[in-house]
Parts: sequence; C-alpha cells; structure tokens
Amino acid sequence: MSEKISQAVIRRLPRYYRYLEEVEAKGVDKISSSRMSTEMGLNASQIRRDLNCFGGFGQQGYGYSVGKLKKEMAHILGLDKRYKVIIIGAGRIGHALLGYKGFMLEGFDVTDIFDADKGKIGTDIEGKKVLDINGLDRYLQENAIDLAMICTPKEHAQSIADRLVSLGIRGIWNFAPTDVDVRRGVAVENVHLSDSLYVLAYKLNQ
Amino acid sequence: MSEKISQAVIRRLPRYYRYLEEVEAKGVDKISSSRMSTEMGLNASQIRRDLNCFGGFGQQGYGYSVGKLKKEMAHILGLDKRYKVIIIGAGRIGHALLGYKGFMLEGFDVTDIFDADKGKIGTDIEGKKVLDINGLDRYLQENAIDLAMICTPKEHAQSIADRLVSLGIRGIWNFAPTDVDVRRGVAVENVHLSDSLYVLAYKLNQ
DNA sequence: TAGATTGTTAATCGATTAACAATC
DNA sequence: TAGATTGTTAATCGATTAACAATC
Repeated sequence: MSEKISQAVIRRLPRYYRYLEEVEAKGVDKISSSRMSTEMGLNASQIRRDLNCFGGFGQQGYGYSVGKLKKEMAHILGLDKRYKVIIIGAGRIGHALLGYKGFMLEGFDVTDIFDADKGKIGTDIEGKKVLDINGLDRYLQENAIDLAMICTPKEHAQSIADRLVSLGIRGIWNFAPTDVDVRRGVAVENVHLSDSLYVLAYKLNQ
Repeated sequence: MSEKISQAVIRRLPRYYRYLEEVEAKGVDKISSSRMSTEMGLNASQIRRDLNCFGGFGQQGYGYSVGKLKKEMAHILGLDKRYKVIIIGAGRIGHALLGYKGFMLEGFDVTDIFDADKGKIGTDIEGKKVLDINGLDRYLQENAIDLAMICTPKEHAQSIADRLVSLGIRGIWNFAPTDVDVRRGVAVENVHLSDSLYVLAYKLNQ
C-alpha cells in the first residue's frame, strides 16, 4: 500500500495462493523460496521480492511457514472477507457462474441473478428465481451488494456497468467481450475469454 | 516467425483484432496509429512497433487500411482457418462453452462433448449427445480434431491432457483451476477464472 | 558455531516510449 | 510540393535476475 505494487506482481498473487493451498493440502508446513521456485517455475529472487512487497513473512535460515504465508496471502487478496455478489444476465455464462459452488467456499456469495428477458424472469436457475433487471435500482438500494458479474451481451455491458456504479457497486467482473470503463475507485476485471482462445489459435500455428 | 515475438506483443493481438472489428463495423476504412492510440489507450509507437513485428501493413502519410489490417490480424492469429474442437466435461462450464454460438462464427466448430458420469452420458446438451469418455481414444483415431477444451474437475485435468496429447491433440484450452503441462510443440492456454476474481478482490481492497 | 535461507541492493535484461528520417 | 504518418533507431523505464550481507 505504501509503495505502488506493480501489475506484474499483483497478477502473480493468485498463483502463489493456489500453490500454497496445494502444498498445505499435502501437509507441508515449511517452504523455501528455492523449492517454490522449482515447483512453480518462477525465479527464487522474484518470489522473495514479490513477497517482500507486503512484508517480511520469512525467517532467515528457515524459510516460510506455509500456513502463515497462505493466511497472509489470503489477507492481501482480501479472501479473508466475504462478498455479496449479483449476476447480471441469466444466459449460459451467468448460469455457469451461478452454479459454481467454489465461489461460496472462497467467500463470494451470489445472492441473486437478473435478466431483461421476460421469458427468463421468474424462472428458476440453480435454486434462484431470475429477477427483473427493471428492479435492479431498488434492489441495490435495499441490499448491500459488493460486486457484480456482468454476463450480458456486449451491447449492454457498458450501460449496465454505469448503472451499477452509480448505484454504489465497487467491483465489476465483466464477461462481456468488451472492455468496460469505470471511474477511478471502482475495480474492474475484464475477462475476455475469446482473447485467450485467439492466443491459443496463434500458438497452434507457430 | 523469423525473430521471436514476445508474449507481451502476442497478448495484445486479440485486442487489436477486436478493435479493428469494431471500427470496421462503424464503417471506418482508414486508421492511423495515433487514432488507435487514443481509442485503445495504448502508446502509438507501441502499436506501430507491434504491427511491424509481422510486416509493414501501413503506408507513410496515410495510415493503415482497416480492412486489410483486420484481415492480416485474423491471419496472424490463425482465425482465417477452421478448427475442430471437442469439449471434455459436460458440467456447467462445458455446457456454457458448447452453447456459445460465437465460437462457430470465429472458426471453432465444437463437434462433440465427453463426460465420465454415467448419468450424463447419452443425455442431450445443446443438441449434442454427451459421449462416454471411455470412447475418447477411438473417437480421436477416427476423427481429425484440432483442439480440446478441458472442463473437468482439477484432479483429472493433467491426466486428460496427457491422454489428449498422446492421441495427437495439438492445442488445449484448459478451464480446470490448475496449470496443465504439455510437451513442447503442443499449445496450451490455462484460463484460471478464479485468479481474475482474486485480483478483483485485491483491487476492491486498495 | 556452521549452514541455510531470507531480505535487499546492484546488474542485467527486455519492454515501452520518444524521436526522426524515410516516404507516400 | 507540403503535410502526414509510417517504420525504425535510440533513449528510457521498469521488471527480472544475480549476488551477497544480514541473521536465524
């Protein structure tokens, strides 16, 4: 927080967290940067440097405590809190995200799902009744929601994002194939699944 | 192809492609790096440099032809070919990917979907009958498939990947929350949706 | 203490940006 | 031709890696 953490470092944080979960599950309780280096395929200096952005979690001559480091990592990522989430768009991706039980374990509670399609509103998906997007403003006034997942067609993504932000949403996970822009202070992650598929096609042809 | 293209450049290619589709749809037929710079939020030098990795597509004093550049981009990414694709895992993500019509337009034909669950095998999803994973080897011997999307639980991702590669699959789009490793010459894109959610949580807390 | 491994500074490497000559 | 804009070289910036002193 004091000095600015680079994007490159931030993008590696979830990977550290995943790795630590894995080794903890194996019953490992002490780990060195050199072992992490071998097993993760990252440079050991880089690992120590990355971790030191957030504090001195290690101990010279010993290494890092897996349990402590994982806990610190969870805290840095904000995974030691719980988040209330809504999904906008009850198409296939919205449906898939709603049904993914992993989110709940990780602290993300999907409270409701919205759609504009009269044919979908009121139907039941994964045990949730699809709500009318027209009731969104009132809903957000009455419920404290932390973040929204946008699973609409790309045409509606930006306007929905604007509406969400104006209603107080502070974080947006966007699956529509377009970048949504928001004012400073609001967090957005644009997923762009097809970008990843395009890169795969590129690699396939090398 | 001659000189090595950096990962950073490769990751920007789909973004150029998306942008070019957009401006073409608006009827723009000529574009300069400086306009691209403003509209995409990238540095103009970087754009010219990136494009020049693949050839001199522009014309001094004029700029780039949108149609030509988009076509070149599609060619570089390999989007001017068609790919036969199978999906492994008929859970929610597999289902969502199978149903996404956009892939077909972009050259990716999903021919079949496989699962190990007796309760799912033989059922109909999005007009496809779910096939038994036990028949995978034979299926791949009899059908020329270019790439596979892995949508299994993480425990099975690596072993399925190994099997796919040994059967001749050259590209893997992996949605299981673990990195799959393959031999040189096989292309993999590990998606890691939850990494992106974790980064969002991180940003939310800054 | 001796051995191990961190935290951190210094060196290297690569990517981004600026500048400008070439040229349409 | 004059103006515009590319392609490309040179300068800058930031990220990665190596090295090592601090210290458990």
